Amino acid sequence: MPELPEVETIAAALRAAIVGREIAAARCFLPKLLRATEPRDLDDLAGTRILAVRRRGKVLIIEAPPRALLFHLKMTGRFDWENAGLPLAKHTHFVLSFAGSDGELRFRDVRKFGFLRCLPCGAVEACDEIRRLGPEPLDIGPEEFAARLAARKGRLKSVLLDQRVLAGVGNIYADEALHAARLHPLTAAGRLRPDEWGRLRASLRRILAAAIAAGGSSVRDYRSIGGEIGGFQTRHKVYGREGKKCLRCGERIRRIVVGGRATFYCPSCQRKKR
DNA sequence: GCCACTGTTAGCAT
DNA sequence: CATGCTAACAGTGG
Repeated sequence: MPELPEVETIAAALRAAIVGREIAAARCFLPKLLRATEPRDLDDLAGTRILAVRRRGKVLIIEAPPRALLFHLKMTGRFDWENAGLPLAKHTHFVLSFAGSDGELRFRDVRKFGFLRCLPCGAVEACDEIRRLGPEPLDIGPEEFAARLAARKGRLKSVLLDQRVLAGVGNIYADEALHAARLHPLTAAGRLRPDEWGRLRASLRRILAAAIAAGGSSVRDYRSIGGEIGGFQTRHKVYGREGKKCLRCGERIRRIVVGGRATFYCPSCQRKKR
């Protein structure tokens, strides 16, 4: 599932593959995938050159001035760099081909929850998908981190998953960060002490950075470009480890549901605050 | 075969 | 407003 480290990994791979190339054509086979974008808007991309590929939260941004392409992979979206002569894999919904290149970029999404949007480069920061995102967890300072999260009423797990509070944290890294910081997922966000906010921020940063360095976590569907799997799934301490021993204290990892999401934690290391 | 489960976000309900 | 629940969809595993 692409969260921040996975989207960052994909952005890096994409950067190497397409920056500097001139777009020959952009074709979409599933109009439902297009958000605030008319199929004919894609015609404007032909003849433009890829200037940059970047990430904001879990959103991937491809800049080809004067237009930009935004992608959200949701759970099962993925990219492949394929020879243009090969048949399209099942569930391929979008293709970007390039001038003077046998390779093309293909987007597929089994569950069709993902979306893409084509808009002017200058409108990216102000568009709905980007504007309502909170700060990047790797950029935010300690004071703002504590202030933003403490202002929330809900449970720590739900607060970490709220993209308006922090951008890019998903189910896996929320659980891993809470375990590293020894905080119970159901703890009310308003009840943490300053040192606990410090622990949580430090844990989250360390885990996200390590996951990026490892190329993300391939738990189920996530692959980087060309099917490459990540390496961080072998270092998960709680996610997906229900019933197994906590690697810190030996207690059995528990699975509960928080806000409709599977949540893994160690009942011994992560005590609930009243 | 059937059903529960998977994870993200929009949209609706509370 | 804030917080919580669920539909959107398709495939996998029990």
